[in-house]
Amino acid sequence: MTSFPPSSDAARSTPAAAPAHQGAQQGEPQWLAALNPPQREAVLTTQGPVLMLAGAGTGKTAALTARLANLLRQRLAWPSQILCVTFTNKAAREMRERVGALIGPSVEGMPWLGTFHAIAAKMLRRHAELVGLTSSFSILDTDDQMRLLKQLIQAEGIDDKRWPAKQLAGLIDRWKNRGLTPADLDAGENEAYANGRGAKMYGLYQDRLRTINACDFGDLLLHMLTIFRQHRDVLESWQDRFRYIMVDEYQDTNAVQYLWLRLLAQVHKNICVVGDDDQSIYSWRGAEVANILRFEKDFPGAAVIRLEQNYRSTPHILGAASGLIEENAQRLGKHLWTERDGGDKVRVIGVWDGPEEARRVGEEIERLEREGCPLDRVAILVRAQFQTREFEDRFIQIGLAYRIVGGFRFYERAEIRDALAYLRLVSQPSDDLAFERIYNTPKRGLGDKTLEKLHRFARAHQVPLLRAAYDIADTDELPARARNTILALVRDFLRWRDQIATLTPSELARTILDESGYTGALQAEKSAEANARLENLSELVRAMEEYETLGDFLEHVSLVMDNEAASSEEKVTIMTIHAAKGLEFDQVFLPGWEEGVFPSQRALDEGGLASLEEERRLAYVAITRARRRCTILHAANRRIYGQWTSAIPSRFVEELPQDHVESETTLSGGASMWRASWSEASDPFADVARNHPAKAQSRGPGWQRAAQQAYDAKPRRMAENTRSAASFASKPRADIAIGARVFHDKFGYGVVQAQEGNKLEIAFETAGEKRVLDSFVKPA
DNA sequence: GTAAGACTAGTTTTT
DNA sequence: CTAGTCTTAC
Repeated sequence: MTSFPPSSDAARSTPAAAPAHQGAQQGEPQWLAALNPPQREAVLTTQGPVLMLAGAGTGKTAALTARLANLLRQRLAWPSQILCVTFTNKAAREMRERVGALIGPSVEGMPWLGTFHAIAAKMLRRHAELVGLTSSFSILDTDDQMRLLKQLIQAEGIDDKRWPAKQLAGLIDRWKNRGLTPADLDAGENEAYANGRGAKMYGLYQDRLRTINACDFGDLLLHMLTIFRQHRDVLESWQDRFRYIMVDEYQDTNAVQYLWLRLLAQVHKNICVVGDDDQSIYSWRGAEVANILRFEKDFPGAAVIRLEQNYRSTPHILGAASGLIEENAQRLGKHLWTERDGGDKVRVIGVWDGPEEARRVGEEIERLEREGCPLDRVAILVRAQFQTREFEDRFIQIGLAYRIVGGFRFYERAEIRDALAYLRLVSQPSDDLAFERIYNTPKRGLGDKTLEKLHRFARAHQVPLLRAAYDIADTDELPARARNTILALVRDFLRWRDQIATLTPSELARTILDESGYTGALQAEKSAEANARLENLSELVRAMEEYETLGDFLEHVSLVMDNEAASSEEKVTIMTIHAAKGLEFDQVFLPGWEEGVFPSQRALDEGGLASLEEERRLAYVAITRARRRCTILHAANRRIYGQWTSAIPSRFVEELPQDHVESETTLSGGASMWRASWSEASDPFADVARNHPAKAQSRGPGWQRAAQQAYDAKPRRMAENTRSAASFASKPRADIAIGARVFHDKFGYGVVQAQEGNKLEIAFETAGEKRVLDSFVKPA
């Protein structure tokens, strides 16, 4: 455990990873010998329940992987008899790779290593008919789900302004996470939507899903749970199969996942869960820390193993993080320690405002770069997505390479969804949502009127829309033109459906995209955006080449395919703390540690103490991502929703143990000034805008203005320095206009899309759309 | 059937 | 402030 290659802690190789298969004959394999005592115990305690409490950076993945490898090596079970669940595809993939490195290709035969959802889907395909589906059911994404709910809400005559689909979707999701079917809802839950129509809407939604032979994500687990409960024989066969069960990130399991696991583990009781209550940051999406807290009660006699030796961070980073998390009451308690010594204290920097914060971080990173630190070892971790903007703006100005993680995933793009809708409909003609999505995409001149008639016809005859489209052509319901268009479309589908057997999935996709006119329409557009879409589509077709059947592919795309933009270029990573869980970086910057931002106001308002503790765990996760140095920043002024607001440093800043922290402020008066001037509740100017350009002309009584000016005397110079370059010279350059081709040192050639003052929006040929200052480009 | 204008909400996110 | 959705007018 001495080498620290970049990026992810799961990617950090065990010392044993390289010379793996030295064989059982010569005694212990090296990968086992290299573990520390508790890790080793976790690996060798194969029988009975095991709770592994693994603090941040303690080699949890190494232990889990070794455990899996050991089970196989000892022949305690066949690969197909081990259930190994993770939350994300990434974690599953890494586990598979690492076990593969340890024991060779027999992992290939581990069919039950995967995410909860992927595994549940695989099971559900075998038993679909028990919940009224067929094994080719579609898996809906949130977009489909929302459209379906909107239709139902409208049909029920509910005011969707007052009771938005989004809210109902949220409720249904929460119910499913808790393992509740429509019949299980009590009066209180029922009241939660549209004055007591919650259960009814939930029921209607489930009915509708069944008729279009579809599932949402929550159903995958809930349906399996229902099946387990209602069909003993099915449950028993699965219980019997899984001799060993392993669960990663157990603190993130929700109620259904918990119940599902508990049922499955009932027979062999060889369940090993790994988690860290201090890193539970997903309660808002149904995770229940209680699951890990009560594991010993659920599985009496469980071995509890604590991994506390940290291999990632310096003592100061660890000390700061530990001190902070100790403020939480609800925890099992762990004491992280490290053999490393030295290293810098955690820095806390106070700045005037958001732009200065970004500027400061930019400077620090440029310095690191000069010192030879690769940019991909540097990360900026934020509480909320909106904070990324400030950094993006600044980094564009100074030409610092960055990447923002999060946002749209590959399969969330419109063109990919359209393509998938075609494929779904081919494979599953009753998928009405897919039909609605594509029946007029590309434009065929079919509108709402036609769709409405189709719907009416379909309902009257109890058939799916595609079938209705076919049948309606025999009637005079539609005008000749629409009738012909729609008949042609249905014929296309019939033809494509015949080709499923003869073409490979990717050939079929190409054919469909071609013959439907989809690619044609995009080619006709000739815009940069259309080109990007075409490119995405070819990528999709390329990705499909790996799959044998269309069904395989569709399963993967909805459950497994994620969009890790594997850019080899060295870039600073900007992402949310949530997204950073499980990763590590040499240098970590944590901006925005202000009351209201972090901890977030909303968490404070809505969830009380429990939420505050979760925010604190989030802070703990953030700090423990750092290997070498961690820099926390807070600004005195921040613009939120266009309003300048003054802010006081986060309570978390004060909770950091002093011995592990060094403070610095760019405001005059030193660190003490912060407390003196901002944290007093009685500060008469607490809500007065302080000397910011945006509010230079303060109103209010004269005495207040005078006092404010006195107060402002020193910070003013700061504030002027920190104004972004953009606000000085904002005259547009005469030699550049919209449509002009320009050259940028970092991004290369591009075409100007928009010009606003001295800011340009440019579609670069390779780098995509960016906002840049005109002083950084020259006409090409 | 599309385009511009009004309106509104506005943490964290995986599957 | 701003992006995304919904409405309304051609």
